[in-house]
Amino acid sequence: MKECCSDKEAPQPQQYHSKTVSLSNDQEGSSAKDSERGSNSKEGLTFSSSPETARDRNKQDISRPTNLWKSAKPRSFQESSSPSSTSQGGSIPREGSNPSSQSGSSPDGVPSCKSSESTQRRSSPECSSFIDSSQKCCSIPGQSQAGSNPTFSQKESNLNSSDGNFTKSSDVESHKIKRHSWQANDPTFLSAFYSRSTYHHLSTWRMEHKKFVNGLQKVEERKFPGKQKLHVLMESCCTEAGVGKDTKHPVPSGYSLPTTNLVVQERGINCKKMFEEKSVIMHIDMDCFFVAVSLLEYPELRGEAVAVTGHSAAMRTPVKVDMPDNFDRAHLEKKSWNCPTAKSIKSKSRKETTQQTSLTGDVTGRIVSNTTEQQGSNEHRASSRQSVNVERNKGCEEPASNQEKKGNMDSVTVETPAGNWLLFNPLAEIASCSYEARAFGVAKGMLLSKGLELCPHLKTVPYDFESYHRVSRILYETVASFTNEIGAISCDDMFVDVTKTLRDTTASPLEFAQLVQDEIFSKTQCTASIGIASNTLLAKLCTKKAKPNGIYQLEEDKVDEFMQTVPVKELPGVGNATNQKLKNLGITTCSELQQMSLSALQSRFGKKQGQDLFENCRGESDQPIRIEKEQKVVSSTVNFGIRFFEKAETEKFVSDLAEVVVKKLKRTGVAGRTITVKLKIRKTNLPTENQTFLGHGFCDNRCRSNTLKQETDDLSIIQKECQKLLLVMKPCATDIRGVGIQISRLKKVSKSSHASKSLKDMMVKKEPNVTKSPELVKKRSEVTKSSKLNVTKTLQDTLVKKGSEVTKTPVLVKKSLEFTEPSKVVTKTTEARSVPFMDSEPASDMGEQDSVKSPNKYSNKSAATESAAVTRKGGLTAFLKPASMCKPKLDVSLKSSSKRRVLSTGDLPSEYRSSLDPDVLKELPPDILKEVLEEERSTAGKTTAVETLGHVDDLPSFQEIDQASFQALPTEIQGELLSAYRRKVSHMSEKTPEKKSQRSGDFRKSFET
DNA sequence: ATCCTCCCCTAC
DNA sequence: TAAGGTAGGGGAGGAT
Repeated sequence: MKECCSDKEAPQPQQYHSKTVSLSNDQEGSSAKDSERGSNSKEGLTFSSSPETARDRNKQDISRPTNLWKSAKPRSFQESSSPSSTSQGGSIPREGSNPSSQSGSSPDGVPSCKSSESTQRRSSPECSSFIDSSQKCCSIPGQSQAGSNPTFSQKESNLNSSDGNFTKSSDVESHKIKRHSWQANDPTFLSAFYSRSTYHHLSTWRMEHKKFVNGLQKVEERKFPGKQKLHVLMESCCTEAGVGKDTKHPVPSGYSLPTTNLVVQERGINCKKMFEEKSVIMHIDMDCFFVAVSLLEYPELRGEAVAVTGHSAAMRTPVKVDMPDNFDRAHLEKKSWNCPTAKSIKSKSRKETTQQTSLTGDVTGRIVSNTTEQQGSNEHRASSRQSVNVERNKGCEEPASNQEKKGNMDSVTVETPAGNWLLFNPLAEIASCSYEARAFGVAKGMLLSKGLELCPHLKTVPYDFESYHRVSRILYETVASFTNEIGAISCDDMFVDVTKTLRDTTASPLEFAQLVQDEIFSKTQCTASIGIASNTLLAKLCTKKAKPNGIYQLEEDKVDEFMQTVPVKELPGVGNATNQKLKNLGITTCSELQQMSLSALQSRFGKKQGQDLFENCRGESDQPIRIEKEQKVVSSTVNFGIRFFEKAETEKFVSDLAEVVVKKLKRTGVAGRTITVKLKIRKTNLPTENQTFLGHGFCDNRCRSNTLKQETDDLSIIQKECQKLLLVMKPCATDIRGVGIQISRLKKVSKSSHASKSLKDMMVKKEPNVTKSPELVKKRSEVTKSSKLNVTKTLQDTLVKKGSEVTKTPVLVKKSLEFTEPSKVVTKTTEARSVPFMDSEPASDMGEQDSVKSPNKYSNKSAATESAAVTRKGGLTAFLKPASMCKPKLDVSLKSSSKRRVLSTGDLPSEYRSSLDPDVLKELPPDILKEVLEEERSTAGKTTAVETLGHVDDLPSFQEIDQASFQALPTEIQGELLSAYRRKVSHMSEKTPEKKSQRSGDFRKSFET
């Protein structure tokens, strides 16, 4: 989100004139646009329709582009850590997550871990008192624990007064912490916090886009309508006038000229020559993304200085102001605010449009003199201005204490030609602002009061997360219609390797960029800027030059010159700290940085960063566009609103936060080994309350981690570990200002919680009555128990093949769940070597799909999933004799068909027919069928035979294998099986050395025959 | 030499 | 009443 960045992104000189927005003079800007619009507007496919024309074309009818993505609902944590979910173990410590029980006697309940020992060792001397006290107070007020745990009041009285870990009311007073209506101990805190956290949304979307982009590569025979369009355009351009001749798009010097005038064949040769040696990287970045999208709701504010701020600050301008009636009314009518105070303002403003109330005595902010900035387009508003004074609504008034605290920051009144503006929250932060505002020095991160100081006529609009999400998805889809070669950076920002596309379409980079730009605008009504260069570093730097709404291409031979003036702060990896270090060395530009030797840089900045700085300041970078592989960490952090009074509150919060993390883990389809708890502890010798309301202020960071023997996504285990780590850190509850939980060393659990997965699982044919060794049956039943239930009852009823011997009715499934002890399951999950985590289903979308939401849900699974697990685990049973009983089974057979495309039941290869219930398949709509089959295929492709088999001890003897079936397997699967058998042989040999040679001989003999 | 933990920095 | 999250990467220093 570079649009949020800073004032350094203030309007750039015009780079590509037809696309540059006029910043200071609205009149001129519009007339220029008007003339362009008139001459430029064309129908159909054309290169010369710039975003301006597209925008104007669409200005009259700004409709929301269709959302093409499957799940349009933005993710939030609304459902997380609600009071009702505490039965999961979130809020109220229960057996398993209770610090007192965990530190107790159940050795198999707590996964043993060496680093936990070392962690404890490090801080053991101070630890003991904390542990003792924690054992005394593991419950939250008002919740008495079963068993021997004392009640809260008892615990409080038991506390050693010298134990600073448990803050009593006197401590609270001494720390001057006030209970606030909305802070971490509020039960709705987490959900409310996450639903309003901008950065949380950004991060979530980013991961989503990365996933989307990664998924593109995996789709076979994907269609590229955008690329096709480009191809058609190139052909028509070559025979007709062509972009290069378009006088409305003269290319400034320093830019590569589109080669449109060449005939097709020549273009082909030319492009091939151009791009076979070097790559062409594009960086696409939306302009003022938040503002641009928010303004879709407020088109009348386009061209004005606008800032996006928090909800409560935004659109609050009508209070106590003289303002143009029609102007404000439009806003009031448009937005139905959730905030009751805002609603009352709205109704008041209607009632009291003509009432004069003297308010000057209330106004504590400064009055800014008239500006002439808006006299152009706002004249009509001024002429129709009506005196509007709205009495300050009672509901909006703040408690006296708060007013006192903030002093004259309470409100700010600004006088502009458009009226006197009073804002409620001058401390609100500006998340993003338009270029018109940036021209006045307004920047992202600035307080609204400061923004108003710089730009008195600054308008504010609220966040619109849903729209940001929607538009960013459209953006990615649009670019993905041209190519798969996309590197997702953020919701409004991406790299595209266009080398291949240019080669295929014979388009020039500029032509391509123009079409992409137009497509983006026509679909989102928002403008994008594009930088083109030979690597990601340069492309990104070019985008800065292209902004707003332009294209900037850097030729290879201009790189040196280009880099000379680039400030070091703009280099990737140079943030505040590095910039300051460089500043201390007297270095602010790349040309200065180029004077430093590699060794000097490495000695000061470390090996890697030194090397990067050395290369990057010369415009060199080998950073690929797609750096995302597997996700490495999953975390949740809250550093706002954290104010605890008691240790129990801290523990409860950590439990709740663990729940959020676990939901993320499950949604991501991963489990992790290392659990880290991070705390922000307020710095001593500083005022308890910092200036920022409920912010963390100056803090020390502390973290402790623990690595388990095996990956887990089990809530109770993770909660327990977090509580342990909390004990180790021994924080003073009242000093905590931030809490984070991070899970790392991730491993994929299973494909995903995708619906098709469940469908597939439910459709897998029940295992025929094949011979199983008792050990195998036992192991499988353990696997089954440790896997999680994730099935929809009705679907199960519909899809499970009737008459199958392992099918249970939903009622039976439920009953069996009720009798399983979670603690045992935990033990098995962490200990059983043969249990692949892939067998446990991640919760579908934060777990709300779970049909049984209780600790017991981890203890069993439905007949359908059981069947799937058995089939998967027991894949080898397919090769057991007699062959007549054993149709090839899911895993193995699917591998042999992994390259096929299956679209209908009629086309089903025999492998699918044997593993999926054809009756059910027939009933499915084609799209679902396709999804299921593709899911099946991809899952099969990822499961190795060894995983399928579990531990080598589970292997039946090689003689039992049906050789015909074995020979039918793909070579690589045969290889995996054989290697598993080799391991089995050596494993057995270790157990019984005397039989080693004989067994090995047997195996070889069997194999050779 | 390699791994692990803790911590810091960066980007969006 | 403002909503400072999330993931990735790397270095220092200690343990093995």
